[in-house]
Amino acid sequence: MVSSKDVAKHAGVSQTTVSRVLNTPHLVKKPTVDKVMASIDELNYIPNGHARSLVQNKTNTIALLSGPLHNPFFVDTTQAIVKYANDKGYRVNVQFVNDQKLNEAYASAVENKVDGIIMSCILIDDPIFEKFERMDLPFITYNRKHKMNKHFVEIDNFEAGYMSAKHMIELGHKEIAWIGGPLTVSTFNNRYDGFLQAMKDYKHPLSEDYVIQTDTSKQDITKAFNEMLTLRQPPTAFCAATDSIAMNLIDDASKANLSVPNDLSVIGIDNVDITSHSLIQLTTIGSISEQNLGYLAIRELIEMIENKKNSCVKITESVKVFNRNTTKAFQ
Amino acid sequence: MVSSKDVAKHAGVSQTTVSRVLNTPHLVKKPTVDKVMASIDELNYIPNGHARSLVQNKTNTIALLSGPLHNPFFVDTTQAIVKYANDKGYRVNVQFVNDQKLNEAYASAVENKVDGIIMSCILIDDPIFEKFERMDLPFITYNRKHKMNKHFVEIDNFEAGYMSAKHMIELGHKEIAWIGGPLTVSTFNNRYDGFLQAMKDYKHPLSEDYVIQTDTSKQDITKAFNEMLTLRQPPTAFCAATDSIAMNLIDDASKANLSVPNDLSVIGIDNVDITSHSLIQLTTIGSISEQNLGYLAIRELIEMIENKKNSCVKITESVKVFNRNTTKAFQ
DNA sequence: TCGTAAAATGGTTACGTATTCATTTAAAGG
DNA sequence: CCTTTAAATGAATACGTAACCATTTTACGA
Repeated sequence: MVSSKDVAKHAGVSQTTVSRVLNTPHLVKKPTVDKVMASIDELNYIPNGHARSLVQNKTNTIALLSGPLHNPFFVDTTQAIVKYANDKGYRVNVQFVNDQKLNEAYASAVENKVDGIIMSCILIDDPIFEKFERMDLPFITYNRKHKMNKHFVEIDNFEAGYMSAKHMIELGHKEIAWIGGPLTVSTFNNRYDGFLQAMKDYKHPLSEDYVIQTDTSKQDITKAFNEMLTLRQPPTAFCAATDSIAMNLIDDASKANLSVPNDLSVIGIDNVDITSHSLIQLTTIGSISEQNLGYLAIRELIEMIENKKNSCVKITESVKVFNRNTTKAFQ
Repeated sequence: MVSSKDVAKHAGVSQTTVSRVLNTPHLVKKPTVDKVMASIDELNYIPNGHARSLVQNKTNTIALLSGPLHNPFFVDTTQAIVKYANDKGYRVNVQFVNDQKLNEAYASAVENKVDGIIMSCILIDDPIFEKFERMDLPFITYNRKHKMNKHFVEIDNFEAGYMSAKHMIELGHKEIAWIGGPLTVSTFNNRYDGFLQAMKDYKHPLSEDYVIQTDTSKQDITKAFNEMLTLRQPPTAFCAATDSIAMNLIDDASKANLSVPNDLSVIGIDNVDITSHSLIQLTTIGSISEQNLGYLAIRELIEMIENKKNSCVKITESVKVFNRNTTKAFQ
């Protein structure tokens, strides 16, 4: 391994000068710079980032703790986050974390001395939030948020759930189902609350049988869907807590020989990129902003890192309905 | 920042002992281990990975140079790669690289002293390949390969292109188009060669107008598609070099009020996960293996890293047709 | 009880860089 | 030509860990 000392010897200067050539060349005479650069080229020298990090306590690395990519929401956000961070000169350590492994991922991030952490996976009540606050480590959550109500970028989840139910009610559906995820997660919790509020405001009856909180796995959603089909009066409209769930439901419907939207209507939330594909055309609720939550969050995080502002980010984007082809008036 | 020295002082032992407690606890007496662990907990000590990497010359980090996630192929592979690597205890530095920025990404990976590099983006003729070989750094390419014909995991691209054309010919199509990517890339090159060979073997005439090599961007594909539509005799069948291109073509067709497969047939290559969704049902050519190329590649890479085998990985997976709903007999 | 081997622990150093401080060299001003 | 100041360079050190070698403590058999 060729080090800056080797370069120094080769160029007949001190290691200090080599370091200066790379970091503050204006403090070095032109001929010296040339000499050193020539040696660097000749020896194929590449500085050791770990040694630098050790002394500078700065790594130019960000940890991304994302959900899995089979959820298209995380496809959009991961792409946006990695691209933006790379453009700004940061490396990104990506991990696809489930809630159980968050602690491990956290330790790994700290051990690696990352400059900041951007993550989706946090529970409303997560005790790890305090750990983050105690560390003097910039971090932000996107999509989900913690009960402390700080350091987050989200959409207006309550309003999204509300609009979702309202949409189905206004289409004349009577049997409206909710397929959500664990209520320990802010997104699911608030979206469901919005859904309930709309049902209440519109005096729409809601049977317990029509509400299922899944663990968001494909199998669990399929199970939930098939259970609903066995009801005496199966739902004609499905409000899915996320586009990912909605797309799974549509797949399940197809396998049960049911046509969407003719036999049943499905609406999602998130407006992920793929839903606008001509083959999908999922009706959904999403942010009015062009930028996805990952982009907004990484922008804020890097701002925090570089300007040391301990600004308390709290961003909630407004939402609207994207009316496409998976919902239809009843009858 | 609390260091192992602080822990040592707090526990009344030497720094060496602290290090031993964490790495080789069987060499330390039980009471001492307990004492040190207590101090570690109390002080919230987390070891500094950079300092460790510096002395051990091992980072437990892998660099992934992937294509962008709006290509669903990279969604599948990125998910598989990151998951497998994490399970094996490696962090993954993800970068979405275009061919121009490969050199930068390479430097960043070396600077960061990663244990290995897994990448998709390499040109047949890429001079960077030699750099990699000169470095004593395990690396592997998936999907694409270099002309040196080493360190790769791919599908049988020639056969895939061949089957693609054969499929359309056997369905009775006369005007068969090829929409591919730059021939400087092994995948596109070999798939196109296979396509040509099938046309030749079946004595099927092929007009130059029916062949376009795009830069695989959405706009460029749309442009190519619309140009084909203006031909005196537009194609009735489109062989797309990738599923990503195929899905874009279908979107374009829809926007041109053309129905797939009624007005035109489209076949892809790769068999990415999403193509089997009931809403998509893309006919495509893909590996006979359950595991995707990313998985196969990361498995090999980690094997190389851990067993120091400089084994020359050369894996070419056989392919088959996945006959779904986007192709149909002519007339 | 002693001697010897094994177990347990500690002192010191290397890893490769940036930084601080000291020194030399060049430039400028009278 | 000498003095003062700025520019350019070098020597020494810190960062936090693992590894190497040395030393102390313990266990065990005679």
